[in-house]
Order: sequence, then structure tokens, then C-alpha cells
Amino acid sequence: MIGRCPPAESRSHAFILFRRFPPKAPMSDLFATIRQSVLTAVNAAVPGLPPEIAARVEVTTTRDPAHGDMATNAAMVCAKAARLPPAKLAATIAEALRADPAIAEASVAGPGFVNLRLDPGVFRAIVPAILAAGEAFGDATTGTGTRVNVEYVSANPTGPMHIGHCRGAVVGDALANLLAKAGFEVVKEYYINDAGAQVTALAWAAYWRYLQAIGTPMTEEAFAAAVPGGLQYGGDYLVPIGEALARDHGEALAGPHRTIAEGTQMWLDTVRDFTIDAMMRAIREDLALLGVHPDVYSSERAMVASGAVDAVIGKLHTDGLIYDGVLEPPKGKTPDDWEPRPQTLFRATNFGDDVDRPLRKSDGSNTYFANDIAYHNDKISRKFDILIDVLGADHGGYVPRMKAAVRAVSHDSTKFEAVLCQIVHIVRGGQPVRMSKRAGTYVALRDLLEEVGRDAVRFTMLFRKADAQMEFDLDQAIAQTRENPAFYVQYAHARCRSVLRMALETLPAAELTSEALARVPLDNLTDDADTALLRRLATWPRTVEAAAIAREPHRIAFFLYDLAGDFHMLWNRGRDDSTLRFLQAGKPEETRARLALVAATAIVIRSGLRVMGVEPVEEMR
RNA sequence: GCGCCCUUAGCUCAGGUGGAUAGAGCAACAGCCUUCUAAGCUGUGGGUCGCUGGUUCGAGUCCAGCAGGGCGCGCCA
Repeated sequence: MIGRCPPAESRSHAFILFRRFPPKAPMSDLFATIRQSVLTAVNAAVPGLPPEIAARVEVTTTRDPAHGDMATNAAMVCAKAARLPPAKLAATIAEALRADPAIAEASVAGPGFVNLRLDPGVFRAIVPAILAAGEAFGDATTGTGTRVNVEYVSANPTGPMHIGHCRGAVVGDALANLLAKAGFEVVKEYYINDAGAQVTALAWAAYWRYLQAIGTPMTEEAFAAAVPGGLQYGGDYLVPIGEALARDHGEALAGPHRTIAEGTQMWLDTVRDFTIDAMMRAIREDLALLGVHPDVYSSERAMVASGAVDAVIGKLHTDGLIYDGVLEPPKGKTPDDWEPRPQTLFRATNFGDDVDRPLRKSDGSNTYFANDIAYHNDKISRKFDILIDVLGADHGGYVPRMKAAVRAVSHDSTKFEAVLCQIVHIVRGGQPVRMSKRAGTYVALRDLLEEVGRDAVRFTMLFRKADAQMEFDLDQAIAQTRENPAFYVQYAHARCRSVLRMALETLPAAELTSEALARVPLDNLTDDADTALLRRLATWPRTVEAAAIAREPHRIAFFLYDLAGDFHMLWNRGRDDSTLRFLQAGKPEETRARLALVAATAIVIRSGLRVMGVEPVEEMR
């Protein structure tokens, strides 16, 4: 039904519909393992414990290492069902857990926590597990068997990409990667809004440049006065398109008298097609520079032409969800030109929206919403379980009606979710960098990438919650210091790789493969900094899972920042205490143990950066 | 007027869906560079989590109200 443009550049993966990571390695989440032990103990202490209560049992890290390695709320959660005071139940659970060889110590604390200290070997075992699984370590099965479509960017093809598009592009891309790592079958999709009045205005603007190119210039004012809607896209980027039109068509598009009204229909389609193609090429290039490569491009115009919109409206009509009616004006804010008007309406209120929503404009054409229903219906027909739209926060009011539409069209079989991205304010040295669409001084994505670099752009965009406003400090994004999280994390990876390279000078390569390092005894990893790093590595699988469930890729960025901090800390400890250095002259056994930890750290950093679409660099220059 | 999002250290922001004494970076203060990479490191100070109530063993987190900021509110996308 929908037109899918072939990718501009031939990339093999553009045709891979589903991204999958290798199958999950067994027993990757230490917390899940320990939680099982806790549940076993709880079920023994409280026979017949309802499953919904057991589901609330958590095993978490402790905030304070003095409390042990992990803590569980089991006794407090189950106390009521057990008809026991939390402390007493906790004591019973703790007693049972002491029998577990993985648990070195179990004690009752506070209002009924059970604090657990694990056998040190349990944490160390995370290292060979990582080395064996490689970057697949942390893959989850949360999404196994669930098909997700992530639609993002979806900019109007009316100009090059600018900073306003960037956050959604990066967040959507990373979210899709994250969901894939959590086991979902994911399609990345770009919806080309090439059907509305915007692209007609674009065609007019390109035509203006065309007239200039063939030597019939009109002033901006004269042209704006002569065309419907005025000149909406005055940016220079259309100059080459006007020139290209002139090359291809000579003066044929201008008509004998070269007036605007003359022969409009003749050239409008030609110019529009040509311009949209050129814009989409530019957008794809910009996206590629940002590291974004959608699997599927869907064209709104092709979809409309296919009759899909009328079809879906017909379907809704059959279901009794369409009627002609008159909407009330919004209370407290009646537009000046308000007049009651019968419209074709969709019963969105049947599905939780505030008001029913119009599907046709007064001129009989479809609203954007009508087209979007058809588009989402197309996605539904492609058998997704979940549709996720990554949208700008200014589309927040649009979400309930889209949710209603997806419920209606899919008969509740498909879930619709929206991830909203707030505005990004660009600042330099604390001063805002002003942007104005009218003046054409939007910060172009390409300029931003040139100045800051792809990795720093992506990392910075992901180093905040998507729905929080963000200040993007250009100086900070370029800085080669800890202030710049992209640098800080990449530097940690580069340090890992650097140590491993250097190790090759004293140890045979065969002893430094993942397989060889996975067999090394790790008993000498006893420093607090070692332990902190091991503990952090152990939380990677649950971080992935929780971030995927919450649809929050920024958690990956924060995890990596913390992990890098742990690694740098350990590195720096080697300055004061030479026995903590990774390369120990004359002590190959200890060196290999430390290198195993380093190699595991590098793998997890790489795996996290991969989700974010940031390059794990081998060295810093 | 209504709806959604937001309000956490001087600044920029986390806070894993209700857990223990609320964290990080920057800035400030005090120390530290002959070193596997000082592109820094260690330590200290810094808080009525906007305000007021409520729910319960327990609230930054959930609920209600209020104040302040952002976004949206029929034929824009």
C-alpha cells in the first residue's frame, strides 16, 4: 500500500527488516539469579504466597556498601500476607539464604530489609561471563516475540535538517537499538510528510528560485504577494534546486508570459516532485552523517494516492465511529474566526480522547490526522505489536487522538506509545545561540555535526531524559574533559584498549584472547575500586532491561558515564598503589587477571556505545 | 478556561516505577603532577526535593489543592 523509497545509498542493512542481536547468553543477570534464591526462601517461609505479591519482591544494589552488596524488600512486601512482623519474617528469610553458597552473609536491617553480602567469587564470575558473551552480554529476553515499529524524525521534506530534528532522531535511533538489545524485533521507520500544503509551498519557493535561475527574477515581496500563502521557504538551500530545474527544463516551466498564474498546474507537480526528491536526498545525507539509517521510508503522498486514507475512513465508518457533527469551541479560548461548522468526525472520545476529531477540511481534503490514521493502519497491517512514535513535545496534544485511532483501527490489538522530546536550547559559553525559522538562521544539523562531531552530538542528546528541556552547550560538547560525557566514556574505552595493546609487548597474544582471559583466576581483584567496577558491570543487564521497558535510552548514557567513572577511578588508584596497575612487571598471573577485568569493561562500554550509536574509539589523539 | 509535561545543591542534571543518611559534573575551598595517558587526581563544604495537606511500616517518587515555567487546545503538520 505504502510507497517505500529505496535507500539513496545502497546499504545492505537497509533491507534487513528486523534487527536482532545474538541469542541471550544464559545467566547473565546476577540480580535475577539472586532474586530467584530470595523467592525460594520466601516461598518456603510463607506457603501459599500469592504470586502478585511475590512479583513485588525486588533485589537491588545497596546505596551504601556498608549495607552489603544487595538488599531485598521481600520481608516488608510479604509481611502482611505472612501475618508476621517484617523483622521476624526477614530473620527467617535471612536464615534460609545463608545456606546459599553464593551468599556469604545475610542480615536484617532497618524496617525489615535483608542485606546480602555475596561471595566475592560471584561478582568476579561476571568477568568470564562477559568475556564469553562478548557484546551480547546484557541482551535481554524482555521483548522476545514482540514486534515494535519505532517511527522517528519524520521531518517535512521542506528543508535541510536542523537542530530541532536532531534530538528526536538520536533518541528514536537509540531507543530502537535499545529495544533490539532487549529482544524486541524492531523496525526503524521514517515517515515522509510529503503530502500537505507545506510541500506545495515548498514547490512555490523552488519555483521562485527557478525564475531567478532562468533570468526572470522577482523580488521576494512581489513573489510572496503573487502566490497563495506567500513565500514560506526563502532559504538559500533552494537556489541550487532552481538552477537544476533550469538546467533540466530550460524555460519550459515558465510559460510564454512568465506570470505566476500562467500554467501553474503544468509545472507545479514537476517542481514539487523534483524538489522533494532533492530534499529527501539531503535529509538522508544529513541522517547518515548523524549515523541514522532507517529501515523503512514511508511516503505520505504515495499512501494517499493509493486510496488507503479513504479505505481506513470507510472501515471506521462501518464500525460506526464516523459521524457528521459540529464541535463546541474550546472553552475559555474561542478563536476570533470561530463559526460552527459541520465536519466529518472520528469518535475519539469512545477511546479516551477529550473531543472527537475532524477528518476532513472544509475544502473536502483530508486532515493530517486522517492521513496519519491511514499510515498507522498501514503499520498495524504489517503486524506490529507496538507502534512507538518519537515526537516533539509540541505534539503532545496529538497523542491521545492517535492512541484512540490505533485502538479503534486495530480493535485494541496494537499498542500505541509516544516518546516526547523537549526543545533543545543551544548555548555557547552560557549565552543562548538564537534560532529563528523566519530568518532562516536555524542551526543546521550539518553545521552542528561539523563543529561538535557525531559522537558528541549523539551522546549529549542522550545524556538527558527525553522529556526534559535541555541546554546543549557547544563549548562543553567540544571539551576534552570530564565535563564532556562523550569524551569521558570514549576515553575510558580507549584506555582499556591501550592497556590491552601494551600488554601484547610482554605477553603472548594467545594468552590475551577473550577465551584465554575467561579462564584466568581472579582472586587478586580485591581492592574497593575493583569491587566497585565489578558491581557496576553486574548491573548492566538489568540496566538494559529497565531502560527498554521504560523506553528511556538516556539511562544507557548515564550507566556508561558511571562505569567510565569506576574505571578511571581504578586507573588512578594505580598511581598511588603500584600493585593496582594493570600491567605488573614479572607477574603474568596477576596481570592477566587485571587484563580480564579491563577487557570485560571494554566490552560492556562498547556494547553500550553501540546502543547509543556512538563510536567506541581505540585511542584518543 | 481546560489538558499534558516540568520545578531536586550557586549552575546543568540524575534519582533503576514506594525503600535505609537524596547523588554526579561544573563552580567554590584545601591538598596533589619525575608515574601503565595529569586530556588530571584526592578530600571538604554546599539541600525545607516549589508550597500545603493526604494515602502507609516508609514519599523526591503515588493522590488532591495551590504557586511558578513550558507545550497544546476545529479545516498546521
